[in-house]
Amino acid sequence: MPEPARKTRQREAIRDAIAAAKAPVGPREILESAAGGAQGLGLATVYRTLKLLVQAGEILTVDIPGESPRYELAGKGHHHHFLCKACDKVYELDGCCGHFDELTPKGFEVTSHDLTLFGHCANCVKKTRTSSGARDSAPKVHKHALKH
Amino acid sequence: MPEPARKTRQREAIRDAIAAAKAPVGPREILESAAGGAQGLGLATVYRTLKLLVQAGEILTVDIPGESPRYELAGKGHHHHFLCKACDKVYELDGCCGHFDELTPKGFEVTSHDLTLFGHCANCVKKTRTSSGARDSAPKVHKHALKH
DNA sequence: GTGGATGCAAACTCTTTGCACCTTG
DNA sequence: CAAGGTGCAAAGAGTTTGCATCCAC
Repeated sequence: MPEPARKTRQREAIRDAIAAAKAPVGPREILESAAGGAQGLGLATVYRTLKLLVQAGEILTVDIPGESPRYELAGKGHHHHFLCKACDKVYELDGCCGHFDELTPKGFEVTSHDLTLFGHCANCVKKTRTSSGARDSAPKVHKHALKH
Repeated sequence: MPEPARKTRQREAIRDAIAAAKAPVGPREILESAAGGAQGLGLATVYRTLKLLVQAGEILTVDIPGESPRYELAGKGHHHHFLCKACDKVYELDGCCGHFDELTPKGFEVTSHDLTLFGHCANCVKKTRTSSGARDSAPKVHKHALKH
């Protein structure tokens, strides 16, 4: 049987990078931010470690429609996320309006759910109002997202 | 100025394929299902047309965490989706528990949201209960999803 | 006839995997 | 020193783009 999880420089660095971030981070950012703790760190290792940490329940996948996955520390309690369409930043939201069972067809069993709010964060709302009546600062085109 | 949208065999076929589907469909499925109306149809055309239709507001992107995007006809009214973790099928849910503003920090403006429910559909619940006490029929591993 | 639309293949991004080498316990 | 971990490069899946050809208007 596979004795689980060895403790290595790179794993520490990756976990730390995620813990240090104030918002969910993607593999690329993790690589860069963890480079300090582990020079020569490879992207493949980041992915492998992320998979391990998710399976171990230490981190959670934050999957926002139209974006590639980010990761955050587990154990912060149930919450959801807000994506600012202007600056592309992700914010954590407290709480959850969770009576979804009402929406669920008979015979179905709901085991989990995922909620994301989109809009403009306080910063961007302010900016938009100050700088001329300009609409959305930029059209914001996502590479893979055909999202409207 | 670009006179918008020409009417072609392939566009008809693609729109029809989406309209005919009872659940949101992905580019690959659309290609196959639209092949009847347009032989020789290329995947690139499907993608290009999807982008057009989304921009035109005729279809919507259905982005389910851990899955690649699917598309559905617009104009069905506000609703969300349910993904069965056992059979991987997507179902439409009526309604929406929509008082998200309570969760939103001051100064933020919410313009849209996205909700997905996960669990087991009636069919799969039945199967699980009938065939031995077996848990989830299969561990269900998604290619890209590190999701737990 | 002309500009938009299409097909094909090449290019890109994100993620996973194979393999030889290194490291932890 | 053995099993597991790492780096690099190659392989894959999904999506986009360049370009020559085609076709709707």
